[in-house]
Amino acid sequence: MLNRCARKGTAGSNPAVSAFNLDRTKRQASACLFAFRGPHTMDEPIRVRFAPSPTGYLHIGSARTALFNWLFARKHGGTMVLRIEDTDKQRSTDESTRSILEGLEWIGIDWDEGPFYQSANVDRHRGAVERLVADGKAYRDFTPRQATDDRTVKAEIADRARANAGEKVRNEYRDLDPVESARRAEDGEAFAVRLKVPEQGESTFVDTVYGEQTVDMKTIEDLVLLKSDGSPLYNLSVVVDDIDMRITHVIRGRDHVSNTHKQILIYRALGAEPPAFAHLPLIFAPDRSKLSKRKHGPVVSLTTYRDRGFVPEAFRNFIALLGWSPGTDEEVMTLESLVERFSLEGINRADAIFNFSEADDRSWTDAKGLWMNAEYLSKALPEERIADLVESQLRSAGLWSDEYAVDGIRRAWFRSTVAMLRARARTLDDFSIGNRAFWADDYPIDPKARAKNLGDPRTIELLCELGNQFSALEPFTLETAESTLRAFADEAGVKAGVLINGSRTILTGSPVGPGIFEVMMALGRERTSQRLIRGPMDE
RNA sequence: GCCGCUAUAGUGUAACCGGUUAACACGCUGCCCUCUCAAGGCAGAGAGUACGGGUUCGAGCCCCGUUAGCGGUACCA
Repeated sequence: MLNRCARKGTAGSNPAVSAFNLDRTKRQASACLFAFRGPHTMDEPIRVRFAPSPTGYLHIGSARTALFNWLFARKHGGTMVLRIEDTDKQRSTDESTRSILEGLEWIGIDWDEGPFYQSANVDRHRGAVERLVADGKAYRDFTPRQATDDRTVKAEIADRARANAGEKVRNEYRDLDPVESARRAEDGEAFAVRLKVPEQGESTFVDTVYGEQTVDMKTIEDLVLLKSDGSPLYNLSVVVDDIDMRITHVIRGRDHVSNTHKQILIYRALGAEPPAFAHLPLIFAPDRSKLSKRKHGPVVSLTTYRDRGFVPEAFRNFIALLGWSPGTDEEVMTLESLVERFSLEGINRADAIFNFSEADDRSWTDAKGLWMNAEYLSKALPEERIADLVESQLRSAGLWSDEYAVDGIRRAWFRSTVAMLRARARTLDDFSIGNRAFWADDYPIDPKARAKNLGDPRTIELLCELGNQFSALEPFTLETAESTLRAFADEAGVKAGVLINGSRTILTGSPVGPGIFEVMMALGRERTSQRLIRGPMDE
């Protein structure tokens, strides 16, 4: 299937091509004779693009495609272009565009040119079609348009193909006399424009990820370039824009591989050299179906992660590992390291599964993603960054105090409390929800913790008394608090653990958390003793 | 139906030119810490590389076939 004879020869000295091909030495396909090698000349810089269609929020798969394009551009000093493919006016919305832009910004992907809106280029697209017709490379098809029902297209395609027994049907207008064709158009007869696909031979290109791709021309029908209402179709628009924007490398989902053959035909018909192509494996849901907004809901949307306390660095790191690996055991990597290590060679060909379970709230999204987030929160990020993230988290939860921002004792307290809490944090929500008791006096008490640790009324009485002792304790330190509690437990004839767990429940409302004396120090003597004296709040 | 792609523990990925008992991480289980834990430490289970042939002294890596999944097959993008 693959052989290695070809690679050194094809890479040549072209920097753009080299960057692309050398990445993939081990998988470089053979058949260099017939494969195009990209349009690059010696000095042509790398230009990539991310081209989402604004029909919804930014999807995990799209975010990954954007990321890979971005990493590739950054690694090779190339240019990243953002193009919004809004030609489908029915489905495109400004809101989606905004949401996509926001998503990219959140995850830290920027672009050097754009955003360009594809709808602004329809004249160019039509112009290209006119040229193709004039050159005899495309023709007018006067067949009346058949209504297509979006729901059943898949089934219809299969049925039609079956009916044709896999044979390509020759369009009756393909060889219509050009004069006759022009006359009928003049007369106002509606027509679509189709590309004249060669009837013989094969279409071949070398995909940087998947290797040589060959298909018989017979399997490609004369594709429509322009609808009968005059609007250009996707494959045409993409090619015209990519030519205009001088895109050198197209990195996108592998659901486009068969489009690639068609697009290359268009490039050639237009007299342009196609760029290099690298297709990415898809991302599936646990049931092995394509991850989709409609079917799987918010779990596929980037904004969900932002809203549920993910750190963008962590999420970016996590999706970078979906279908790509640096080839080493490294997993937690800085952006710089990601850029440095990224290569198309490291892209896997098998589709990746994004694991999550709607049933279990603790694994509402992929466990590894959650783990990655916890890694960033607890260790990978510098203290400064964590402080900023927690600040905005607390602000939106209405728990922020401006005293934390100015130099002084409150700020120091804020920083040390965050440092204590980050070890156990999985999401930013843990700071505002799970650890509310550190920022506010009204916090809920976990019913299970209450039942387990405060079930005995005597415990509550003892804790109240302990609170009194704490209020007079001087100094109030880790050591004195611990010895006081332990001595008090001895006197009362209960195990220290009973008072410790009871304290934690009253002080934080939670059954888990940092060591109790650290918690007490963070809360300070006042709040510690008052909360113990007051006892558990009623809900 | 036709065309194409893919196949390594539950998941994400390793395994240089074929060469020890197929590695790492997540998750899972257990133990320890005993002041809890969703934290930390330690240990463990879990694949013989989809299946069947072939080549070879030797195959997860090469060849052939089968199966399954997926993508495409549209006047959608």
